Amino acid sequence: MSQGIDRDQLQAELEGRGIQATPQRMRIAELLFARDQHLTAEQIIETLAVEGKRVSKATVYNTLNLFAQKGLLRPLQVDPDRGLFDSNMRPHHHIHVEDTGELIDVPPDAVQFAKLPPLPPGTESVAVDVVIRVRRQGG
Amino acid sequence: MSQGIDRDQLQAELEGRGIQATPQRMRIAELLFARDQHLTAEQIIETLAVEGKRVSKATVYNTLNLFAQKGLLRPLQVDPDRGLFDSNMRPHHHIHVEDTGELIDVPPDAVQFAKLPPLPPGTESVAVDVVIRVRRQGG
DNA sequence: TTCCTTGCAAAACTTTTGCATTAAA
DNA sequence: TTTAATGCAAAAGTTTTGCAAGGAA
Repeated sequence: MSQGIDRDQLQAELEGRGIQATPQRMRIAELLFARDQHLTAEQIIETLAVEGKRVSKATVYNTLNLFAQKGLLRPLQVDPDRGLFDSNMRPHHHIHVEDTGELIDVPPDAVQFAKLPPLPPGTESVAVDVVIRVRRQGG
Repeated sequence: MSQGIDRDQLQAELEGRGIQATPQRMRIAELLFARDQHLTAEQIIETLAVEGKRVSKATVYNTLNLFAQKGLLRPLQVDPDRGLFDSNMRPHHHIHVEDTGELIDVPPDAVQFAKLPPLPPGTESVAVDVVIRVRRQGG
């Protein structure tokens, strides 16, 4: 009943990107990359605390920012109150259920474009993010 | 050289939505709806202050939230540090220039879908928001 | 008079920073 | 031994709230 994560592979992944695989960073990475998910910094701090793996707030934020900068995580701005980090770096989209705040992943091939606008001169596309905002019917 | 806004029409718009058209709210509305734009609360406070129309921080936030709730404004989460309010309620999309933070409007017909995913059962679509993230070439 | 709005200051939150301590290369 | 990471507390920044005073219905 392990979390289904290969520790050695994870460590190699971090080090391959020039990230020192400290115990704290490994704990955070194991939690994040157990599956595709969207987590807040606070959720990570609390989950680790419950598991008895205390990591300081500063280190969690430092680590999340570091992971994002190194291309392991994608910061999301959906919740107006706090930032989310998406552990799924493959291209994909989202459905946002406004009533509950729930954020559902949409596989990339479920959205196809017939037309996209020209980009501003001198710029190149990084990604096209689609958020389908929904609410409960008759809400 | 007026801002091209019809004060009476604006007042009618507010009152039609059950919003009391106080002087402060009118000042904020005139600024916001002069044209399609994305503004932060701080920008509004500062712009009004420069024009000699002081409105307290609390009132600006109250008013923006009220306008958003009444369907006059759309809150945007693009900048990780602060919220934006979009004075253009017509459906449209955005290009986000990551280097500069600039947010460019894209007319709705410039984006067309060949395919969209099924919605979760019991939900209805509110909007489909597309953000095209770009960066300066070779940045 | 009664309800709603405003303004100020303080509070609540999230995220960042300074700095001493500890661990890793 | 030199550099990098951690933890704590404090700071910084945005948004909200409590409450007294003022204005509108």
